[in-house]
Amino acid sequence: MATPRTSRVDPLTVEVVELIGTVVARYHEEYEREAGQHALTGSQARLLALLTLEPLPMRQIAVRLKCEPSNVTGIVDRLEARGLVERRPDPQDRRVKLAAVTDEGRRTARKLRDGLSFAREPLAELSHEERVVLRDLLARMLG
Amino acid sequence: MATPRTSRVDPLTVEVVELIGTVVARYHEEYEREAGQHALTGSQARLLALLTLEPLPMRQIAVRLKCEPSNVTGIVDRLEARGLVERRPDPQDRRVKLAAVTDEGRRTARKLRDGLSFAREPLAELSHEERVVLRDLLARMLG
DNA sequence: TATTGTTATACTCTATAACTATA
DNA sequence: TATAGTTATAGAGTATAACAATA
Repeated sequence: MATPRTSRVDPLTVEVVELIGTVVARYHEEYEREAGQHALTGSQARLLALLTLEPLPMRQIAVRLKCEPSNVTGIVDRLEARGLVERRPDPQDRRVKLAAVTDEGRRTARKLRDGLSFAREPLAELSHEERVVLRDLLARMLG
Repeated sequence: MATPRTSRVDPLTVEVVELIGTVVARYHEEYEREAGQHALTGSQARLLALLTLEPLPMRQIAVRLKCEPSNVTGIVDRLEARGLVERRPDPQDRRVKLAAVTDEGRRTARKLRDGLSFAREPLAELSHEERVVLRDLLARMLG
């Protein structure tokens, strides 16, 4: 007993896991850095990107961001103070407030997304066929 | 002009980028959740894992964690208060303090690592040959 | 009664600047 | 004087609990 875990997992799997960890770390660093370029925190940038797709009730935002609804109030407050997001009433239910990006917010979101070079450049190293293989492998990994 | 970005990037690349984003999100969620299982924050768990490899000066920790040295004081304080980490003097330089995991900290780090099922289970879906392909593709992506 | 969003509170992480003790 | 670690401070994210407005 007391066998070290690494001896129970084959070296190839360990190597792949570490590579995935590196991808995750690099992706996150770049996202935080790019958000910072626009004076946004990571949470603010994620919410802005989310609202680019469609306006959402505060409650739904909490679900998507996987945080408590009380936190959403502050994040939307700060984005709203900068004119990137606005609160709208929901005609269907007067309890609900919809958060929606403004034109300015949409421009900021687009600039931010275009700045994320990691998402594009490393893939440029791979041929079309290799991307197909990578896509299929990742899709199977994610179930 | 004003061409939407998505029309400048081929759909396959977009798909792969989104898959990577999903991997990143799932990896992070699991890490935070597993850290929480042991009443640790993500930063505390990352530092604990880092110190499992070797004791480090506070200054070096800041570099590895990519944060300011002043933040390290608090994170080490909290881990030390729980007996997972200890500060040791550096015989070479009396200004330096080395942070090192305790036996208890090592046990916690091991349990935490073993709880990270995402890193193993999805790969179980792939054959040995497929893992070789995935490893090579990721390695080329990361340069 | 139940739900939506908010407020109040407390803790952690974060960066900046100033401080101390060594070098 | 330069460096290592800390302290002080302030802003932001997080969870919990309690609250007002609406359903």
